[in-house]
Amino acid sequence: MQKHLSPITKDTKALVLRAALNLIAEQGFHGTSMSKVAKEANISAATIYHYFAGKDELIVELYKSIKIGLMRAILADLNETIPLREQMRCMIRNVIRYLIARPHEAAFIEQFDRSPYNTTMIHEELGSYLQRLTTLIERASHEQIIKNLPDALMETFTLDVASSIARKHTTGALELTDETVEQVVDVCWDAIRR
Amino acid sequence: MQKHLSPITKDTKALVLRAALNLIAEQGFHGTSMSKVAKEANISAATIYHYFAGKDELIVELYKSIKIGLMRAILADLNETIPLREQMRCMIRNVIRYLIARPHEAAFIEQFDRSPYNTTMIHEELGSYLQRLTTLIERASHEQIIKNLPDALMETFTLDVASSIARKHTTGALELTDETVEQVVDVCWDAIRR
Amino acid sequence: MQKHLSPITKDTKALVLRAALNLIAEQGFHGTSMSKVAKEANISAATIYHYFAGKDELIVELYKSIKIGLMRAILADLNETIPLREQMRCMIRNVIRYLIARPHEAAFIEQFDRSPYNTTMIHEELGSYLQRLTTLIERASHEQIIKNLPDALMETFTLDVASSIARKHTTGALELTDETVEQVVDVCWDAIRR
Amino acid sequence: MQKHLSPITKDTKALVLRAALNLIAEQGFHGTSMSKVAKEANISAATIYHYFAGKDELIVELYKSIKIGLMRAILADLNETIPLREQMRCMIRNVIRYLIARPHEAAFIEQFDRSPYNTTMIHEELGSYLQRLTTLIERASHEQIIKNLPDALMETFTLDVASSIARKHTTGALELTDETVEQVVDVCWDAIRR
DNA sequence: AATGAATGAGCCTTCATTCAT
DNA sequence: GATGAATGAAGGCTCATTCAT
Repeated sequence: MQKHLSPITKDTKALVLRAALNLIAEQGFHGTSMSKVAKEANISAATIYHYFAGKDELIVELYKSIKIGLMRAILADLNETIPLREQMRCMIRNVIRYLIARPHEAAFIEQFDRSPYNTTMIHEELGSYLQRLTTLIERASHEQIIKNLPDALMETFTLDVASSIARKHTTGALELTDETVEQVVDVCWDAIRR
Repeated sequence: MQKHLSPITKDTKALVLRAALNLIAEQGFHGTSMSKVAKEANISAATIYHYFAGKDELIVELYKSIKIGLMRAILADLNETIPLREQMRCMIRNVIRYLIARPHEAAFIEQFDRSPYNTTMIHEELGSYLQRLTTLIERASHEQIIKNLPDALMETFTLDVASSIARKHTTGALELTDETVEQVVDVCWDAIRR
Repeated sequence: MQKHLSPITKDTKALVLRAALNLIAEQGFHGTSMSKVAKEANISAATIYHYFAGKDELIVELYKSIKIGLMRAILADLNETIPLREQMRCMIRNVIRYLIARPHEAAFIEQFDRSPYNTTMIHEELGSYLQRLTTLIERASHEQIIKNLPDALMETFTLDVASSIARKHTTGALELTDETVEQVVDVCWDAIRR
Repeated sequence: MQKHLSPITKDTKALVLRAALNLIAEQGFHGTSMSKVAKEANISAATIYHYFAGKDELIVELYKSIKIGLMRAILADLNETIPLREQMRCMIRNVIRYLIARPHEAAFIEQFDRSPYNTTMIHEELGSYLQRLTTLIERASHEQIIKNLPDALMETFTLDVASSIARKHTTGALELTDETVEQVVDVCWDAIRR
């Protein structure tokens, strides 16, 4: 039951997740305490524990929600009628655009993946979201449109490269316009295409 | 300088750096306290402060030393008599091999680069080590051997990709033999070559 | 009063008292929080505050109810027609049996009596229940059946000894059958009899 | 190495133990926080953790030291040349006197024994101190000087009764002079003697 | 009568750091 | 050069309690 009468629906849990995201993206896990998150969300620190069992759970849940959002965005406009080659390029474009538009999400993912929070277990839970992606890649690989590479390498040349680019864009080391994004897509594509 | 008197050189400072590296690589900044570093190095926590002004300085100095080692390794066997194209491929090969052989260094670099410790300032100090690398790339670009891409992008498709691959190798997500490393070099090369 | 309408009388207040008793007996005051009590009673923590002004009141009320139950049990089958000596022994037997049969009550009383919750005030309120007991003892003392000892000492050799025995029985340090209980009664009786 | 030059040797660890003892005796486990202990000992709370791994360890160590002190006191002046009967009475007298003289120790032991801190394990560690006591009792039992009772019951009529009496004395419910103490010894002795 | 949400205060513990020795 | 002792500050978390619904 949402609180009615209020135009601004105050979903405390979402508020906490957002606050944590912003802080971690900018100050890292190390620099983000529960009390800072609470302050950023304008609530008491104790309130966070109504929604999350602890800091770890908060962070893992945040990661999952972000990763799911990313997966959805990648697959969102994947028109299955267009050629496989175009679908692949579209996918790469989507990842880059999505992460560039959401620097905090991008920064958070990068930190999480390289931290001790990252466990195989967590990724297994997200497995179902990867299914369509994997299928797409396998088809492309089978139809000899792309090189026959291990999944992990495919991830490197799509997700990780996009992530790296988004980071460099955010820090100002790399300027990106619509055209240069397309150029980056070309580079990625050259890497994996046959 | 006691190095010449003791057969077992007990360089406390190096001991501390190594301990910090191992711990941060495995437990992250968040999970690595000064006292843990001290315990890992078998010394008192107070002793660390004889060599480093504080935690931040320790970490930054560690980063610099690792990054310098990496740069040196990349350029170490760059024979200037071989064709430029081969020099480029050799460089890529070197990065991947170096990071795969040193998972802790790789993990540390990845974490540091994505953390608030990372400042433009620090990288400027390392600038001189990048010089030769940049020159090489500029020559290749000028001679139309590789695409004309911003430096940042070149970094993505060399250092960052190698880093990503090393990480996947360490976590077990990607098996790598001498042959598959060469395959990866090909993929990287396809990305940037003209 | 809904007791007559519902076959299963759901007396929330009693539920809370029972939950608190079990938890405190097993985990101590220190380990028993209001939220744990609520969870054990399958209600919301806030609900407890409908029945008790606070934690202290809950605990004190619990103590009183248990102590009253104990007193009643002691005096329940005290047949005034039998010899005073037998009445005294019966009393001792009752205490031991009662506490052995209710390890949680026994444990709670022991903890409460030795905690800062224990105030002279509380015992004064229970005074009326002690009346008959005291009278019995005074008569026995006057008739030279038992030694002339201060009330406090009498308590030690009846209530406290029984309590100690019940605890040792519960922890497994002391096996007790109907016969050995009688043996214990003998020991207690030897202590106070003239 | 003790700090020399200072007439008042400041043994921080002992200071902490004493502070914890006083507070727990008066305010219970529940009411005794580490910061209170620190304040009572006039040190920082963090300092406690140099000497104890945590609150539990502090409490258990405190218990052991107190219990050992008690055992030693009981056996201290047990002259083996006097009759066994007198040795037994002496022992009882010692316990009562020791606990009466140290109300905090007495209160602490009572609370600990009835709390979840109390584990069989802890008592096993103290087992060696009980040896001589048990031997004494067994001899008395074998020589038919006392009743043949389980060890647990013997404990009840010596340690626990003394404890109960000390508590009642401390709360003012029972006045005790040298003579009445002897009277109490008589009562205890009547309980166990044959 | 019952509760989900919320919180200020406090708890146990760890941290990075200092300093006398 | 090295360290044991000490600490203020902060960390994550739980507590007893309130209140609108």
